[in-house]
Amino acid sequence: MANTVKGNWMIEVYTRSSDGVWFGVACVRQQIVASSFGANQQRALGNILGMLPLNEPFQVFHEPSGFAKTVLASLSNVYFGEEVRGDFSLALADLPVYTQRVLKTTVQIPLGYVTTYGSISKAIGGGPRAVGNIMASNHFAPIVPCHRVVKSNFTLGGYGGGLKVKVELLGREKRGFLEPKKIEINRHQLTVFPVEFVLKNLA
DNA sequence: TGCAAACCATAAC
DNA sequence: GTTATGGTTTGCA
Repeated sequence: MANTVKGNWMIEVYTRSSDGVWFGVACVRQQIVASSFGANQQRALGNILGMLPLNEPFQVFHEPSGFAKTVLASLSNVYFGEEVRGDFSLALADLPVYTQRVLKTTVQIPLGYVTTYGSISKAIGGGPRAVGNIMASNHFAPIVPCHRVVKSNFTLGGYGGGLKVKVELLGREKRGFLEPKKIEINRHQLTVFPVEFVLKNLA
């Protein structure tokens, strides 16, 4: 029960802008319930509120708490193509088990690399479309880097925030890697590919 | 290239 | 329970 969101805990919502982009986070007791970003405060906030579970009380705060401040800073870091500092606990416990597996796998895609819907499904079971569906309803963008998941032919696939944004995010994550590599995901291996594989066939 | 069929966890009825 | 829905993939003309 320690991980569940449901209960008597108020969900706290915070927003903050950084270099012209607004970021938002909803959290409960140092756990992230949802995160998002948008061109203005209204969008960022709207995204967040739309993801909150119905019938759960929440409150929007003007000044970020210490924890929220850290999370918001990290969201901004990811957005602008930098490494995330520290890891945050996501409120996954109430989500379907397979959804949890997909999200936990996705967070492990390293900066500078992408993987495919099919690669993820091969690594953890299930099918590519199911993975795509879960990405489409990712409540933790961009901290769960669903923008690093693309189609098997290295075209973009989709993105909740719009494909333009997906390209921008990936464009900032170029690190000059040349070869695919395999990363260990609890007992299974996930193949990841340099983000350049995607960027080069956009022109 | 383009199209059709197989695929698979979820959400919605 | 059952059906509908994709941010897919693969095979084949």
